[in-house]
Parts: sequence; C-alpha cells; structure tokens
Amino acid sequence: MSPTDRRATATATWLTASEQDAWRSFITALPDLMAAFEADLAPHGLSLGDYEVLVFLSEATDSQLRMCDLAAQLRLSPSGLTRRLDGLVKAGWVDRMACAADRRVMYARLTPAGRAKMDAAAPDHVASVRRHLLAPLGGDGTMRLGELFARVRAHLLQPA
Amino acid sequence: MSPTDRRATATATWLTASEQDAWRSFITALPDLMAAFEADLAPHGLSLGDYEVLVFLSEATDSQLRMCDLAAQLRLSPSGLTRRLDGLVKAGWVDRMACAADRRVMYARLTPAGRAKMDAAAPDHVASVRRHLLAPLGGDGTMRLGELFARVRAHLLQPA
DNA sequence: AGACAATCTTTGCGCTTGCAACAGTTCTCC
DNA sequence: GGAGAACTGTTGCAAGCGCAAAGATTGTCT
Repeated sequence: MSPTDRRATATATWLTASEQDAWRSFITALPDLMAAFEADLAPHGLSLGDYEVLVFLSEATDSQLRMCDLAAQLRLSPSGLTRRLDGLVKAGWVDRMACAADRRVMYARLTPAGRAKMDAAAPDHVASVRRHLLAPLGGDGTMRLGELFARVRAHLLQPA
Repeated sequence: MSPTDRRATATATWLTASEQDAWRSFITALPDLMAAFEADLAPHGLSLGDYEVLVFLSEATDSQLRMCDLAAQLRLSPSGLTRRLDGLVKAGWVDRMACAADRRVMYARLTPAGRAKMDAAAPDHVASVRRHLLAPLGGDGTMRLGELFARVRAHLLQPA
C-alpha cells in the first residue's frame, strides 16, 4: 500500500484530498506571507514583533501596559518580553516606568519617539497587509478570512 | 484625533473596520494555533518542523532529498537545515548519504526508524489539525480556507 | 502579627535560526 | 584545456525565544 493510497482511504485517521489541499495551501503559504510582512517592515528597522509591541502600547490608555499583560497579549513569555523591550528601550521608542501602587510591576510606556516611529511605519505595514494578503483575497475573501479565524480563535480559547 | 478615529477615516492608508477585524482575527489566532499543533506533537518527541522534514522525505522518491531542495521546501536556510538534520540523524530517523553523481550534494534519507516514527505520529498530527483547525471551520470553511490561501500563495510566488 | 502562597520581573542557560564566510565541486565559456 | 563563475553543504557568530530559578513584593489565612 503506497503512501498516496493510504492518504486516500482511511478517512478517520487521514485527510481527504480536499482537506489535504486546504491544509497544505495554508501551511505552505504561511511562512512566505510572514516573511513578506517582515521584509516590508525591515526598512523601518522594525521586526513584526517589535511593531506589534508598539501597536498594543499605542492602543492602551496612557500608552502604557504592565509587562505581564503585554506579554500575554503578544503570546510572549515574560523573559521574551523583557529582552524584546530591551531593544525597544535602547532605540528610544519605549521606556520602563515603575508602578507606585504595586512595586512588583513595571509599565512599558510608548515614548513620543516611539509613537512617531509607529506613525511612520504603520502606513507601510497596512499597505503590506493589503498587498500580500487582503488584495489577493478580495473584499469577500477578506470577510471570509475574518469569519474563519474568528471561529478558530473562539475554539482555541474555549475547550480549555 | 484619537487612534480609533484615525483608523476609521483614511481608508487609503488605514484598514476599514471589517478589514481590521479580519486581520486581527487572523494574526492573533495564528500563534495559538501553531502552539496547539506543537503541543500535540511534543509527546512524540517531535517539533512541527521535525515532523515536516519527515513528511517531505517520506513523500520523496526513495525517501530521500537533496539538502538544498529540502531546505527550499521547508523555507529553511541551508544552515538551518544542516542543524535540524543533525538532531534527526542523532535520533536515528534520518541519515545522510553522499551523492555519487555530484559530490557536492548530500542526500537526507528517511530511515526505517524514521518512517516508523512518522507512521506513529501522523495520525495524532492529523487529528490535531482536524481538532484545532478543520473542525471549527466545518466542511465549507475548510474548502474556503484552501481557496483563500491558494490565492495568497499564488500571489506571493507570482510578482517576484 | 506572621507564616506561607501567589504574583511580577529579571537573569542564566540552552535551543533554534539566519547571515556571512569558507571549502569543495561542477559548470560555462573562451 | 583552463580560468572564473555558480552551486552545495558546513561552521562561526550573533540574535531571539522559552524554561527554570531567583529576588522582590503583595495577598491570604490562621
């Protein structure tokens, strides 16, 4: 029994042909898509991860967030965030501020330079998302993408 | 002008509300989804990257592939693949074979133990893909997912 | 009050990866 | 044929990340 035969038969343990196609399209397009976003952000001296830090901070009240909250939103380990912030602090885009109420916590705060950096990079990033993802999908496709991944996300958070 | 206002207005440089929703759903679901796949594969002692090496090799003729071809398929740098193979070779799932025709190239070849490992892990991985991705999408959603990312992939390879 | 558990951030360590440099081999073109 | 370019794989180095442990602080329970 060849591997191809095996894929086609036992539908319980293997994917059907169309499921296989869908999965492969998804999993193979992903690295290239992410690489395209990174490449478009690189001229600004930002990685996609750095950019997302700036986005979350810029949307927070007072442009600041507790380290642990920021780490959770970014799906980053505490240590990962500490190191990532080091770079952004060194670049002058973010600074750390001790919390008076709870002396365990540190706030990461967007600096004016950081906001300027984000304002400069955001249009290019948005254009990048449009160009590599939304444009090929079209308006309908974009809407469907949102629906699909909203469902996936809901399912991931649900079953605990 | 608040950030939210700014997002809603200039449609040229910013995303519309529905575009924003779609993009956010996608980009935030992604890390959790990948983490779920990794977690389900971990009991087998495999990372998703390791598993994909085994998949590509198992589908190749004679269960072997040139290093550079394998690296390209995996979207991995040459050095990255060298190091990754080191681990798989040490585990006994893959071995290296010199090419007689072209003495520059090395073949990565799946060993019987490697095929056994894949046969053992594949059903769990397939179940994982079903559980975390395909099931929440449903049959229609799976088909749409395939169409969407086929388009994205085609667009990424095209404009070169 | 006081002991103990929980929370928050940082640091040490190891793993994975990409880039640049290198060495060996093959191809091209004169 | 032979010089130079192109290709293939590996190694040195640095950057990014997670886990475990540590240090500091706060909350809880008796």
